[in-house]
Amino acid sequence: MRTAAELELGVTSHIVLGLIAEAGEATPYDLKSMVANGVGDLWTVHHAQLYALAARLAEAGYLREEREHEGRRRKRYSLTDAGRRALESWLETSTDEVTELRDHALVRLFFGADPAALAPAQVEAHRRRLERYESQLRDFGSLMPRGRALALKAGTEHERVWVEFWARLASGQSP
Amino acid sequence: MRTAAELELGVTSHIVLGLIAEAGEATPYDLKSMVANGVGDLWTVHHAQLYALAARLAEAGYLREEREHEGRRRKRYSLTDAGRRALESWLETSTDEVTELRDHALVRLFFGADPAALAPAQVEAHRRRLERYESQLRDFGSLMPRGRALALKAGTEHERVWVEFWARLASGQSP
DNA sequence: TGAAGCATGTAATTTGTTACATGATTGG
DNA sequence: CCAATCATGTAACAAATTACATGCTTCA
Repeated sequence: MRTAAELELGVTSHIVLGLIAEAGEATPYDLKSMVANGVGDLWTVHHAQLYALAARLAEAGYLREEREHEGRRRKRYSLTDAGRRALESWLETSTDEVTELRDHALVRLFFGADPAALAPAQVEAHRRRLERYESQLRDFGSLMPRGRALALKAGTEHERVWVEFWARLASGQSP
Repeated sequence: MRTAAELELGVTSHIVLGLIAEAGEATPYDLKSMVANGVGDLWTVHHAQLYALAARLAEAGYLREEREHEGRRRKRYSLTDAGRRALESWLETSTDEVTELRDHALVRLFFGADPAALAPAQVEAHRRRLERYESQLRDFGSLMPRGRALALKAGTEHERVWVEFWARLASGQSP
């Protein structure tokens, strides 16, 4: 068994730690719903990943694993001290990493795809997402933790840029 | 050997096809430089991946593989008809996929990190990148293919949003 | 009561990442 | 000519994605 110090944790692992910290304890399935609930918009985590990841984190000493007694005897996970420390130190460290756009439609554009062919679906999709973010923010913004609201705020701003970008292309305007 | 029709190609594969289409032919190492030259900002592709990927695409019939005769006898790849068709049909199809932000600093924020701790490095990093994009656009914008310029344009707009976002947080302003 | 669908999970496969290694070139 | 650096590549490992299962509810 690897000790906690040896295993380098990626973003996804920290997401799991973060979610469990909030919930107190959770089964992988719970995690799945929690992801769907918010972070999922920021960073995709497939549900199948969560089982493996939680097991790995437990093995490495970041999570405590216990089996339920009723029903399916599912595994519930909670943070160990090491887990809490790992999460906290992650939250405290700054990063100058800058993520690439990683946008499917934009890569196509890059390689010469016709903007007019891509734009309508993109405008549509981004507009929808923008609306979702805005309404979440409007309806629950004041209730959610600040970080969450900030992330949503960032989300809306980027979506607005996308909508404008593709809308311009849809209407045949230059850059 | 799998036939071309069976293998589902991801974005990274299409990037390889796109780059080879431009160059006519290329070794995996050439691809590496080409990636560094532009798409890399949009979508990371590690150089180690390129060897495996090119081999896989050749095996699947999308690329023709021939060995150089001099020196290291490296493998050079060029598009087959199937490869060209795959690339073209990819370029022609629209997508309503909307990529998540996938931003390291933002996930931290989401989980409660202190904005003031993250903001300075982020402002710095995004500002640098913004400047790079802007100067590329200014200096070569009119020379590059339209799609490339558009991608850069999108990049600068997003970077601007990031800079403003983090700058506000750095100065302690609310959302 | 049985069909639909959500809850819950495992396994296989594919991709991406890191680490390492060696050959070639070149400025000092 | 030698140390540094770039070119070139392979192998091992970790993570993500897809596919497939099966149990549990629920409501027609």
